[in-house]
Amino acid sequence: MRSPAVECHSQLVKTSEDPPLHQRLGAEFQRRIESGEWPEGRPVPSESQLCAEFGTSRGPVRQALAMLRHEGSLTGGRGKPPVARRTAPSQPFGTFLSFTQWARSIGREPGQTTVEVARRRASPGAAARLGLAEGAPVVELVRLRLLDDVPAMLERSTFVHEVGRILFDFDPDTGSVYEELLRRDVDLHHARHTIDAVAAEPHDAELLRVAVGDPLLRVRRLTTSSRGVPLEDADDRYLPAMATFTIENTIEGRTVIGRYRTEED
Amino acid sequence: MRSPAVECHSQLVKTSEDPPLHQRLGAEFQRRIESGEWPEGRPVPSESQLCAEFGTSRGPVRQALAMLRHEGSLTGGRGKPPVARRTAPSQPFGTFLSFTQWARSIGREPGQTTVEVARRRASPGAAARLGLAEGAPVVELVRLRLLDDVPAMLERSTFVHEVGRILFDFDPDTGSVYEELLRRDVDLHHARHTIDAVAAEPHDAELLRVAVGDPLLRVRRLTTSSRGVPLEDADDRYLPAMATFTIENTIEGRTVIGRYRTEED
DNA sequence: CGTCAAGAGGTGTCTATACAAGTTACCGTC
DNA sequence: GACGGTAACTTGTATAGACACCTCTTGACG
Repeated sequence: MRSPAVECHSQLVKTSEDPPLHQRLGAEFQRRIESGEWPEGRPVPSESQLCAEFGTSRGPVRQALAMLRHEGSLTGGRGKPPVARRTAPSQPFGTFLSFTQWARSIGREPGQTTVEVARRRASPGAAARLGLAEGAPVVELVRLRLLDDVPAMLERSTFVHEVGRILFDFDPDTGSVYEELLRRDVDLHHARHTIDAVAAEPHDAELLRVAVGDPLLRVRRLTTSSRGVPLEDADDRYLPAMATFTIENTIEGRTVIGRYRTEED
Repeated sequence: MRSPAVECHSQLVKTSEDPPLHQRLGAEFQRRIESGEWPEGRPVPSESQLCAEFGTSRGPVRQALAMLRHEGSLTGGRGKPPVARRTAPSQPFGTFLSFTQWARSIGREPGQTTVEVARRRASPGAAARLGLAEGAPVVELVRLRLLDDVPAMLERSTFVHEVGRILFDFDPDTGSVYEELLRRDVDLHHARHTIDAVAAEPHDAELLRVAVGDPLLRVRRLTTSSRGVPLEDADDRYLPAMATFTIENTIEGRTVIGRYRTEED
């Protein structure tokens, strides 16, 4: 079994044997676009040229190109050689989920002061969204999130007990809860964010240092496991002057999202 | 030429000859998932069964399945037969862009009263976003949008003159501006939406029938052509009680977006 | 000098085959 | 009855070839 290698053609990547060919090709092509080796707006080598360069058949090459095309890094069509296009990448899951990762990604220093972390019985609304019986034990975490030491967002999270109990072993003032949960192999996989606007309630106003009734950007978030089991129900209220959300979409169906610091006018 | 048909194998779809096979298969598979013919959570027929049913090779079948997998309607992996999963589909470009299409898609009757449509010189901000010289001629459209005859959103759009002049041939009270622009072959291709919250100004408050200072959900939109030329700069202000935006994302990078009517609590 | 036709080269689509790698079910053994 | 191994089936990956359709260039012709 397992004749150790073929070790002939294929000239560039082929570091180990592990990742499948079309993935290696995709990564290599993406590198070439991002590095400018394939300049933006200029046609990239044809499929047959790429086949020749890497010593493969058309299948893997087309699979890799299709991946990039789906991400919007390549355009082109029948008869026309594909053209490279640098695009603002969608914020990856972690950055979009984690305030800490987001703040760092825009070059700001995240901070937080924990208002409370408590084990209590689920409120009717949270219980319904989390799929729990009313009154089931949950862990609630309320934190004021800071951007360069300025209040930016008030976060109210409700975790199912199995996940929330991890928080008692962890000081929520020191860093990212999400990174800690992922380190503990919690299966955070899917999140649904619902965005609207609310008026600041007295408690919000006091912590965010605004007047009662001032508009806040609210993001309610339901985070679930890969099997669809709800793990967290959150209500984040942002100062509109500190953060905005963006959605970009095209007629072809590509969609990218991002969260950005509000640019001063 | 054009030997009229082959009319042998392939039993179900095959209406005409126009759309390519893998697209027909993809549409058929999607229909089966949405109709419940392939129940959610249950494994769907194997690739070889599908090949036999439609009399094709594995290529098109796999291409169709890959499409659905990318949209999140199918899960599965090596060795495991794929499993159907109904998901809230991402709103297509048109529905996300057009208030009229959106309203119809949620079963409400859209309406509008045009506050003004005017040709004037671009304001500094709009000129900068549209890439025009300050003072260049533009067309401004202000409409109050209704959902079942109730005010829901105040729309302020600024169109570059070349696009905006179409509006003078068209009564914005009668229907969708976007559908009209698309009919006129305007190349609306890409849109960037920036979401935040603002307090209602006196003019907003009067038209939307709320108090001055009440929170509104603001969506600023820059629509561009497929070559990146800005065509429209808009500022939509929603009553938070009437609409919310949702973003769903997963750790694998899939993202879908939607705009929904706020559910009553 | 403009216009149309032919050709070369490109991608899109489809078929057929082969093997690798994972999952599941079954069956014999202990 | 529990355990382990095998066999069948599934999807993932890759190759090779064929043809349709589109684009762009080139060259001949008017």
